[in-house]
Amino acid sequence: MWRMEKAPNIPEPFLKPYNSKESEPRILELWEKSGFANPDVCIEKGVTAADAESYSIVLPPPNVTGTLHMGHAAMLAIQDILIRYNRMRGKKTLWLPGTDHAAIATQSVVEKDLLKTEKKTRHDLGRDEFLKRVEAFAQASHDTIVGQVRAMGASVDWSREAYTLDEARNLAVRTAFKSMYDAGLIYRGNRIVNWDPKMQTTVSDDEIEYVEQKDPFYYFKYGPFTIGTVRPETKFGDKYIVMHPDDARYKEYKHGQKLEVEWINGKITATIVKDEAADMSFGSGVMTITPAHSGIDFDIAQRHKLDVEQIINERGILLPIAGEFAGQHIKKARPMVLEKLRQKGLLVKVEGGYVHNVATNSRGGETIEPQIKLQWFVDVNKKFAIPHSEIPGIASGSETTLKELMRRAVDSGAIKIAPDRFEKVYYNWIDNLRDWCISRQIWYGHRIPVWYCLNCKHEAMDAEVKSKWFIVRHGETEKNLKLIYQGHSDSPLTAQGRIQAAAVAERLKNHDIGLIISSDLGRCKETAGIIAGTIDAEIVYDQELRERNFGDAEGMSFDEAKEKFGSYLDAYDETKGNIETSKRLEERISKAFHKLKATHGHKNVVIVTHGSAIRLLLKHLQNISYEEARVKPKVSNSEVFSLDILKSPCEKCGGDLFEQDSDTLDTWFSSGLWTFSTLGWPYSAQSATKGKPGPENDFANYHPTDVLETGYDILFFWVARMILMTGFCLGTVPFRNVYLHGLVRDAQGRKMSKSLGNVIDPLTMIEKYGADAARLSLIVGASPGNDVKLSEDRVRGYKHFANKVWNISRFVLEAGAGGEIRHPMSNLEKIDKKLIDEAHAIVKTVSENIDSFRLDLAADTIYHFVWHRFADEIIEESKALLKAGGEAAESRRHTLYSILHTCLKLLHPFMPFVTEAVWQELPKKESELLMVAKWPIDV
RNA sequence: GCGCGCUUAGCUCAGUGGUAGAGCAUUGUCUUGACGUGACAAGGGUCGGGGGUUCGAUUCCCUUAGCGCGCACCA
Repeated sequence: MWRMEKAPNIPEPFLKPYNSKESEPRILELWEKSGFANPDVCIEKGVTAADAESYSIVLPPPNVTGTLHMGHAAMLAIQDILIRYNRMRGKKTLWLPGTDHAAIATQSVVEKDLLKTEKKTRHDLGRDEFLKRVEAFAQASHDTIVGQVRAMGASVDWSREAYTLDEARNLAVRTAFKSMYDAGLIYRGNRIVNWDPKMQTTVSDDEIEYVEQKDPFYYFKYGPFTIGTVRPETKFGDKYIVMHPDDARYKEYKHGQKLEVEWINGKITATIVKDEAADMSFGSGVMTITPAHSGIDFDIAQRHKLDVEQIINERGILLPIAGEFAGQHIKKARPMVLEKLRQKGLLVKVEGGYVHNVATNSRGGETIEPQIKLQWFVDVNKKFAIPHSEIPGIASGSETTLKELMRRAVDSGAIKIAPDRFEKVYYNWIDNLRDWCISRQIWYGHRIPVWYCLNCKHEAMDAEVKSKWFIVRHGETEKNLKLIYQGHSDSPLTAQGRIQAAAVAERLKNHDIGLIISSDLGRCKETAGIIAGTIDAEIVYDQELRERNFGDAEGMSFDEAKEKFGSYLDAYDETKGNIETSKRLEERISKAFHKLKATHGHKNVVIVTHGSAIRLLLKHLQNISYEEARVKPKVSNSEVFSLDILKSPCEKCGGDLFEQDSDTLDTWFSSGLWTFSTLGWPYSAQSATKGKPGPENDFANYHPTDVLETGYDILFFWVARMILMTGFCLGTVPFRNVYLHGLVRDAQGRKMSKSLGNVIDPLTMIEKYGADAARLSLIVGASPGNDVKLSEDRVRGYKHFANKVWNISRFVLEAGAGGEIRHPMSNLEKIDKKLIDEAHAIVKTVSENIDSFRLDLAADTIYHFVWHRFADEIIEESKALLKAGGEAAESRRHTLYSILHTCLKLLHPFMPFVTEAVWQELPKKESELLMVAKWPIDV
């Protein structure tokens, strides 16, 4: 029972059991007000010496895809322990927080929600509007995450918070991209990539998850051979028969030999290819290949310079090569193809239950279809001269590769990975690493900083945009609807046309439009007026922007005009009657455009004009033939074409009109820069001065960081890529230590997932048992690199411990030590000296354990000492002594107080809230906040 | 197929070349200057199996089984 009578010397809060819910917000406020998470403040207030050794960690940025889970909580707990411990040891300590835009993951969450709630796709909204939705979602996630990080008691320096997609990080991305491009390590090429037909984007090798699937395995007659496959629907174009050169069964066939075989859509000529990729022991030992849709087959094709033909398009639809099956989705085509082969007598047999691995996108679960596509890659094997290197074994100015850089950073000992078995895993990954595809066809992310000259297609890297010009077709008119030529005649916008115009305005309103220039025909005027209503820019009219003058054809329906004027309407430079030729229109519109650009090129401009006008203008600007322009899709109502006017003109042709690559970068490209892009690279990296305070000097003070702490599951995704990027950009390592923690699982060892309903929410645990308990439950028993099985019981257990700490403190304070630790300890009883020595021995053990990342052992040691030694034995034995009074009691009082002091400090990194709450009640304290008290190592 | 782990008390896990530890759980006792979110005490394991090195192995080596993970392959 709680004794409610007030004992002497007892601060009021101790009259009640420890209440985490009440004290945590209060303590959090104290910390945040103090600003001590910011090392500059610590120096300013004299807590840390200006020349102290630094200690830094950058927080692995949580994805803004929702809320934090227990894995994040573990990460925060571990890092906060390291940070608080080092801060208390007097180091200049920085823990830099941030969040990750997580490109595909975030976009996919928003797309799913959009489809579910509004039945719309991202294309229905358009790039700008869709991005606005994603940003709103990301912002909301960010705010939730920040709240959770704070609730955990994580002493991060919010003043330095970063986002992987903010301006500073964008500059870092562009800078890194350009220098890698200049070094020849980033290239654009047609290679086989992992294509997600649902999300319509490439996916990197590491983002693929193989899912076991059982399917029937079919054997078909292919000429004199029998071939096996799970996917007959991909085999239309198979015209190479691959067999192992040593396969005795087929030695009569020679490499390059041709033979005619009956196949799905009739006879084809097949060629024998001898290649060691064929596995003699698998199936018949003979296979046909589909190079456009299989990595291995593609490699074979490359080796032997074979034809590569696309069979399936980007949406998983069969192409014309499939004959009667063209236009079918592959999933539907399989049974049909099978049936045809059966009817042709080519099906030999079917084996059921063939187990194979199907590649899926780990970010959305859709089956991956390999495709050959023009994409951007990072070449990991290409040699380049590294200007500056601090990595042992790689000399400045020497030739190296990214792979070598990654390997050396670890095998030289510059980076130590704990637990060390992961070093082997890391090398294994490097050995199998292929070029990294970095371009994604999604919208949320860093745009690829490459512009293509409209005129000559030359690439410009990381250019500066002077202004953006948007060329817009007017909204739908009544005559558009009726398919009537308007030309210089006119008709009002339809209701739909007005909606379209308003949608354009919405899309453009964040682009700081300085001027709207419109054709002076009514439909454009009306469109421009609607746009101006939202974006508030001046409108000028220019009659040179008018539509093609269709002369006598005006007012006629398309069919009627075609009958009367036939091919003249479509011709480039021929006319009949008073119809303006396309050539004339092109000359007129382009002349007008260049004139406008000369006057208004410095501001962002919207041009509202007409379908044919836009088409011919683009033909002119893109410097393409009329024939090429004609096959491009027609310009639809309210369609927007955006062009960038660059500050420096094209190196090749001098033009200044460019189009930026529409793709975005793999999210790991920007996360790879995280350890230094957050510390001021590149803008203040050069001028940063070691020893000077302030964020502008962070790069010199805190890079390389001390520890990168994260789950072992993202060793490849992220850790390896940071090593790559830092090695290349800086010639150094991003961190000296990698500490990998295990994954948090449920009590049965299963992964926590929504569908299993076994998710334990950190906030709920904090609410019920306190942040200290939640933290400890993730630390004790969690040995490095091993998964933690978490149950609510465990968390509850540590709540009891928090209360124990509270009560020990209450007892010691009640004993009335007066708040002073006796210095020197010389006049203490012998036994008391021994007790104090014992506590110091514990400090040593705990410090060593933390230094070697054995937080589990450290926590266990303190737990055991505090509860079973200090409380159960030392305090119990002291009771009689204190009662007896005299010198011995006096000496013991000081001893108890001293040990309590030590325990609070030792416990603080692990349980910051209770310990700080107790500290606040101490009658005299060495520092206002325990957070910045001195670690007792030299007490 | 290649590689990496794990197997110790009912559960979750530490640990060490000298015949084993913690937390939780279980059982019993206890209102003693804080704490029943407590204290004291008890029960419970021949450290997966086999072999080797050693005076001695749970700890080192080999082998075997089960479980888990990573990578590659999968026509």
